[in-house]
Amino acid sequence: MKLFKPWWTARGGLLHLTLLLSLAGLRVDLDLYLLPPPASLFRDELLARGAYALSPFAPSRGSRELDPAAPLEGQLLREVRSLGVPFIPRTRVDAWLVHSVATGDADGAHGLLGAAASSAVGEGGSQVAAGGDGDPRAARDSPLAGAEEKGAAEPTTQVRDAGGRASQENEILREKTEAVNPSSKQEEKEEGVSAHKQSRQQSGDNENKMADAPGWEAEILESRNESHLNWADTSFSLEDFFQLLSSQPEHSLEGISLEGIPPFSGCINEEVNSSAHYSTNFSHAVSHDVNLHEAMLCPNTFGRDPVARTSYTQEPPLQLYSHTNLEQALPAINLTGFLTPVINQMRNQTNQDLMSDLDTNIFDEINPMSLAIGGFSSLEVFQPFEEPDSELLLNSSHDSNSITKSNSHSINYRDLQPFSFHDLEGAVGGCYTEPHKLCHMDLGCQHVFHNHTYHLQTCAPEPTTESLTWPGKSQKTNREINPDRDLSRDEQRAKALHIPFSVDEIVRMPVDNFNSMLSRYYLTDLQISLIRDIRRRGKNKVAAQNCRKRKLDLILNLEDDIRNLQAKKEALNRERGQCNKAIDIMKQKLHHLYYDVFSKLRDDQGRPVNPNQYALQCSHDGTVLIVPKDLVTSGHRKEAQKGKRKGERKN
DNA sequence: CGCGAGTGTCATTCC
DNA sequence: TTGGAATGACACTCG
Repeated sequence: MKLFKPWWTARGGLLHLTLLLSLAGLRVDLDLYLLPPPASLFRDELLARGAYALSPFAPSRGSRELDPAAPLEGQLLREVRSLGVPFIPRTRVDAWLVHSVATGDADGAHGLLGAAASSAVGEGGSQVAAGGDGDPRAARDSPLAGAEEKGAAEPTTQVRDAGGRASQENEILREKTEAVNPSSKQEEKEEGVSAHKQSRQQSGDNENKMADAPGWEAEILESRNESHLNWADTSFSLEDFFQLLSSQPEHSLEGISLEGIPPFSGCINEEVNSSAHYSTNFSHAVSHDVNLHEAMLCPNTFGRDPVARTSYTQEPPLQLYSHTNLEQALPAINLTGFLTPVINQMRNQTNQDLMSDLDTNIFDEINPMSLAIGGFSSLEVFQPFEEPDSELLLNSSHDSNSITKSNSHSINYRDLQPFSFHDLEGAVGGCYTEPHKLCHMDLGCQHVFHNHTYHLQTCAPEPTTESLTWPGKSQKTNREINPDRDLSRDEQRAKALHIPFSVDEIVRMPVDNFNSMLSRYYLTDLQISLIRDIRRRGKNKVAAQNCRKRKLDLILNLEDDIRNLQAKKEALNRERGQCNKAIDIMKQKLHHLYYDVFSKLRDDQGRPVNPNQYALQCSHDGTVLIVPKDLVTSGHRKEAQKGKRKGERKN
């Protein structure tokens, strides 16, 4: 297997890798589409057009996987896997095989999916196979491309061979898969296995032989002028493809013309599209020997590598259709995380210089794209696709050698929260929250890249159902079991059920946005119930905190009041003491004045008046009379008696 | 080990 | 009717 010039495009959250492969003497245009799900918008469309879900985690809502036991599908699956499609077995990417068979007609509608394929492919890939004018902007205007701008499209794997029994082939495959007859299925299975063995043996031989044919690539170019098997007008089914795969002689490409295959287009600069540049660039493509894996791991270093760089100085830089708008640009895609397993797998499988032609421009694109994600390290961004949790949750049909485990990093989980409910009833397949989708909510985009409380510890085991049991008395046990101590219980539950929103978001979101959010995503009843519980508990938690704060404030205020009243009481007591002292002083003064007055009084005979026998009495007109005390006391008694009588009369 | 403060949660009431 | 605030009660954690 030879890998020719690959290139990346990225647009509207869609990551598109176009590979030109030669496989067992056949040219295969392989378009890999990676998207951050939710891909729900296009799942139905793809389903309606017969696309196959390659992802083992996506067999929901009517989609189905390719049946490895079915001869054609199994073979197809194995072949695609053998091509190094890394995300099929291990990740939650909702990988789709749009098994289009390119007719090569110039109108861009071709393949098993017909026009759907071309539209689903969007830019770049469809044009490569279609022999279009090479203008990527044309494909960008396709229906799906337009929808991709909205941020929802299917990660699509498209394998093209030549020919055009598209929908027919599709129907055949579908019927075979959906056949209920176990015996016939078993026969198909056996046939498929044997056929596969044959094809693998043959293709392996072919690969080895191709490796021994250094001038082989040039023959591709030369064969452009031959038309024994013209991509443009040859009907070529998928079965034909695999038949060829298992039977093509070593130099079968002599019989294959590349005529009708458009020049590399889409993301390559316009000048490349000219026929003159076509062969030149193609030659360049096959002559490069680039270790993509290392380059991916150290893109900057690679970019400075003069040896590697010189090969590409003639190449126009690849055009990256990345949007500067963060709402649309690659929210959850990491080229490094994605490509690393690709390279590893290709290395493992071929031991050839499969990656002999990889443009450094790829890496030039990757970094800005990773940067465009806005603070995510590239490895972090893709981490959810391979997080350990998924392995626990998913009944993996993993190929043991399919993927090299990528580095584990703690990630900002919120924006990349896996949306795969494969492990739940009514699972909807691998989906990822679209940050830009969230941006459409009133929350605003500022929430998207916030740091949130999902501190994933990659070695942390997935919360089991035990940890999903309600807290209460098992709380302590859960804490001991679960090393994810940073996560609250609700966060752990949300993580376990792959709730695509953060707890904080769920709690703080206005009720209208909350309801619209629930209706906008495919959520199971369990998830909705959990989300509502999380919201209720979160609200109540805040309410309890406020309540306690108020209570505390109330207590503090009461304590202040007590202190103030005590201080006021003390002040009043002091004031009363001062008043009593003043009264005593006044009494003393009055006493002294009284005796002073009597000492100066004389009776008719000139003798001093005895104050013990007489008293001073003030009349109403202000005159002062000297009255004997007996009269004063009797007068007081009479007045008192009068007062008593008056009171008795009133009663 | 007991205690108290702090916290989360549930049930209930009220708006 | 629904969402949510308020709050008492209970259980749990932690120092």
